[in-house]
Amino acid sequence: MDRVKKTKIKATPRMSRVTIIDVAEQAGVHWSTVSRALNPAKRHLISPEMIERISACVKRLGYRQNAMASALRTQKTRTIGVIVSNLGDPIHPPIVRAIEDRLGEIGYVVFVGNTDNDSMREAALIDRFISQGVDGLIVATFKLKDPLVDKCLLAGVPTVAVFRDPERPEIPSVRVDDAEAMARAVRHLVELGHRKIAHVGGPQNLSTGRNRYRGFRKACKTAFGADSEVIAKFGKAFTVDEGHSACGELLDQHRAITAIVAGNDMLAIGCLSAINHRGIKCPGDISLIGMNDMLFMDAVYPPLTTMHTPSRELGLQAANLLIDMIDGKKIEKGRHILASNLIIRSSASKPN
Amino acid sequence: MDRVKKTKIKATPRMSRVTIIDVAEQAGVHWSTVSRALNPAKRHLISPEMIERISACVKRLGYRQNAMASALRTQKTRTIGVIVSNLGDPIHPPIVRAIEDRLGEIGYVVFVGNTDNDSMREAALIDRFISQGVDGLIVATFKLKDPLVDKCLLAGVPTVAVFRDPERPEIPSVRVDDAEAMARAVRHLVELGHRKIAHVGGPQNLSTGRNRYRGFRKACKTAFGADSEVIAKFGKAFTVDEGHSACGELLDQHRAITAIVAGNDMLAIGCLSAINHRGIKCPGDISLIGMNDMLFMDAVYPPLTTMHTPSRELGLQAANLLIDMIDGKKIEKGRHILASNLIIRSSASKPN
DNA sequence: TGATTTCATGCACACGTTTGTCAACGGGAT
DNA sequence: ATCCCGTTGACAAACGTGTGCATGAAATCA
Repeated sequence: MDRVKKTKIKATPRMSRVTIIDVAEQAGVHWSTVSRALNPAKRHLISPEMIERISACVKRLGYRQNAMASALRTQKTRTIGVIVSNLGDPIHPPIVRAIEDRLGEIGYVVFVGNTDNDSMREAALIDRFISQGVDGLIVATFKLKDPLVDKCLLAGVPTVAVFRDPERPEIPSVRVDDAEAMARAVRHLVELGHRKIAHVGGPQNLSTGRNRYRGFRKACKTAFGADSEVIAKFGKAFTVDEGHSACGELLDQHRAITAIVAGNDMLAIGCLSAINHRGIKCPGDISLIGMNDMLFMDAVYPPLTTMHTPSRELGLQAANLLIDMIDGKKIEKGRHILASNLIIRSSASKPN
Repeated sequence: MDRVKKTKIKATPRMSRVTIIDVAEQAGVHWSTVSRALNPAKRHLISPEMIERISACVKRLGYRQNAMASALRTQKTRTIGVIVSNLGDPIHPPIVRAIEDRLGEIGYVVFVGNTDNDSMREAALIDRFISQGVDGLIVATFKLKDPLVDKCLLAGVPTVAVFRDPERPEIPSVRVDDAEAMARAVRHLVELGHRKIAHVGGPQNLSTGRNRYRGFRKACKTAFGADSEVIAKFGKAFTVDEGHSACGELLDQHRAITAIVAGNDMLAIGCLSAINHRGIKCPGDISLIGMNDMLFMDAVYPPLTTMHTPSRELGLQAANLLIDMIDGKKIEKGRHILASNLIIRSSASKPN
């Protein structure tokens, strides 16, 4: 009734939804009591029968806490932001899914945004998320030494990098051992008998692109000697198209190669298309290994031998890390590196 | 300084970020002036040079509007919620992506949540989104006549159904013409010469599952006569596994069939696996048509003939519809139905 | 029974905005 | 000089919660 009196006239047509004051009125108590009864952390201050009564009113009126008001008061939104380059890239959905699962089970709700690897867009997105008051950020788009990390740091928002690692010690990251993954792929090919192995890689300003290339390079040097030639082409992005054209150039310029290690499965699919396009055979004429083991890589032709990335686990660990940061627990600020293992299918075989 | 005085002691260590009051102080004006200067709709009330001065202070201090406070005041969060069954299902990411693109360009930010088709989880998610004060909801998980629609209606949250249609006149939906898509697939097979065609469908309590089956059924009746037998098996979900087992049963029980129309590509991939598993050939022994044309369906073996679903367009139209609803424009409350067209690849050929 | 502790609840302020209302000011017309 | 009007800027009241502190009642103890 307090509220009703205060409105200028009764003209205000009760547009607002039911508030804590309404249920207090129903229950015949002060709303602060309702607030406490509804807050698990303060519930112990209230008598059980009162809690019961209030709960009944809550249910009857269909009361829902106003998260904005609560957030304004507590400075916590129970909201986190997830930033990916492109949800349409099959590597991301499982990560986002895992994050949402983990965070959802403790009452968080997640924003997602795409950047298309555009720094402007990424900066704007971070700003918007911070403005929304997210309690934390999980970012899969940081470039190496990305200055955007500062924006998060400056705002004091707990941030963890996932998948791509900006390699900035101020924030933790969760990723796969990219270099070792590529090295493993190379070793597999070497074991099969290949001696001319090329790399179709991704952008070198990304940890994924760079580390994978480095792993490839190192494994080649180890296998073929320090002054052996390292054959590689880089796409401007991890896309099928870029894989197709990079592989095309490779095939034209180096006729002797018998195997390709692609920087990821998208590039690998592009390689496959370039290979087919030229009428040569995989794995007959040329072997191919991808990375990530995206969905359906077992159904393509030929079924793709690839390095499996535990994407769900990436998301899970990133989420757990973030939760700990938000809760103020001391956490390992370093690199959290997961293993990627070889999935042998049919796209890589002995050279003929 | 007002604020400083009011804090109990100066003990409060400036934990809060920079507020509108700080910039007002810097600019030497009242904060209401700052608010207006920053609000495009009210900016005309302020002199250009003042706007300039204020903007400078904003930039200098790195002020970011507190969305919670703003939302609390205006009852608008510029936030919308998107609900899907499973982001891991390749049909969803493009839809979500399109929604985020469209809404993002006008300053909205989107929540996403997964339900795994669990009504409890879905209800909880809707509650949580509403509690967060979303300005609108785009839901891809409604079942036929889903009572959860009422929850949204009751809360007065603009809601549009996408992909799956609850077929409730109170809310608009945008989807593909599922029945016609299946019919088109059947006609294609009939034209190729098939006479024994079966359906591997999805759950019949979903518009997608039911309409596709109906379209299949009707087309068969049209082609083979009203009292021809309609052969169909239904999976409990649109998954590869369900497709595999349903197709297995089909193959065991009906040896004469020469073609299968799957309810979607996931089921189709499952069918493919069941077919391969039995050592029969696709399309040699049995033709297969999927639906949706998910990513990589051109790279599987055999390249899948399928009905293309314009998923991006689905998301775009849903977003546009929602924007109009939020803006209070009168909109078409009915069904918005997009066409799905046949993509001919290699999994369907003449029967031998 | 009176003093003291414990417990449940009420009070009021603060969180950071937006916005209706109004005062102040300056210029132009009479 | 007076009056009026238009332009700017200031004020204060919400929006719905959380929470430290005060209060009152009941319970405990001497």
